Amino acid sequence: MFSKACEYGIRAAIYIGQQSADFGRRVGLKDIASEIGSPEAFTAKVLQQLVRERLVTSVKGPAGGFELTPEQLRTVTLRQIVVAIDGGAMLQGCALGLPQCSARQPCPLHYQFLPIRDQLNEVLGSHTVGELAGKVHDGLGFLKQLS
Amino acid sequence: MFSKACEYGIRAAIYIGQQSADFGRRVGLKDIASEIGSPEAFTAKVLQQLVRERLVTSVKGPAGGFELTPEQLRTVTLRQIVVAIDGGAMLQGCALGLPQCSARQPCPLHYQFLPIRDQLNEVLGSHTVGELAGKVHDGLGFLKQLS
DNA sequence: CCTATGCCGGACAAATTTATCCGGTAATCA
DNA sequence: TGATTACCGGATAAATTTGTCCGGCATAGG
Repeated sequence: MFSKACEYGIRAAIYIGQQSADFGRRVGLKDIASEIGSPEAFTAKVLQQLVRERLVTSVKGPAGGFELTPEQLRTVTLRQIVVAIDGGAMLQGCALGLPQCSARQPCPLHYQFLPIRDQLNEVLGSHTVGELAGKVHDGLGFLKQLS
Repeated sequence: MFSKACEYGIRAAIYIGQQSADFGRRVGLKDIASEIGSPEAFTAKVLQQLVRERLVTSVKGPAGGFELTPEQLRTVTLRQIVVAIDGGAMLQGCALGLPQCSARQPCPLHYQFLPIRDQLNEVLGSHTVGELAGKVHDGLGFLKQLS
């Protein structure tokens, strides 16, 4: 469905969001990677992408780390994260990979996939990172297995 | 969404199906690759997988090639093709890649993605290759751009 | 039986994705 | 100012996916 990079990016963003919202504290890379079960250096690359797109905030130096501002918690959607990392192909392109697929010249699956794609866009676009962080806070969502 | 291999596999299967259903004729690799716009040798690998799974039939020698039997046209679903090539991860696994994701321990997106995954399974499982080949025959679906 | 056709199968190569390493730089604090 | 912390960025490597090549094998037709 999503690339590994994107999976890590989403999980990291939600974890950062949860820590920002619940404790107002920044989290370091080591902490993030250990909490979401991802390779540290690779996660750093992914987070850099999100920082460049202003979807996550980073602060260098002692007591630094990653955080989500209140505005980011409120406005950044999952869709923005997915697009920043994986691009829009999965959210727009043809299911069979045809470059010219459209209503005028649809692939045999075109109309069958329209509602699926719509729903995917709806789900990704209508949930903010802050909202999902809330689920984790409430124990309604997990980012790694219970030990 | 799907891997390249899977895209080629689906397109090839539909094309083979259309030729089998409409003209009762086998099609060679060269023909298939040219008609669906895919690399020939790579398409061969993908088709071999489908033949091994008995989703497509192949015949060697002169006048040989690939075909879909009437039974295959009637019973082989898109879902079987996708599973044969890409495996079931996209149709079953967690959207965030968590190995332990389940109702007991859901990821923050678990319930949001359930309907999407259900619909995907529904669409893939309820359309046979023969049905989609019919669309192509009726001019309601295309496998490559008009020139 | 011989030959041509066309799929099968393994080895190989290129491209992309995933993952690691390390020096640089910014920020904090003494 | 010096030292420590922690993200940044480029280079590199491993793994997977995508793509190619070629000899082998089965089949049809003469």
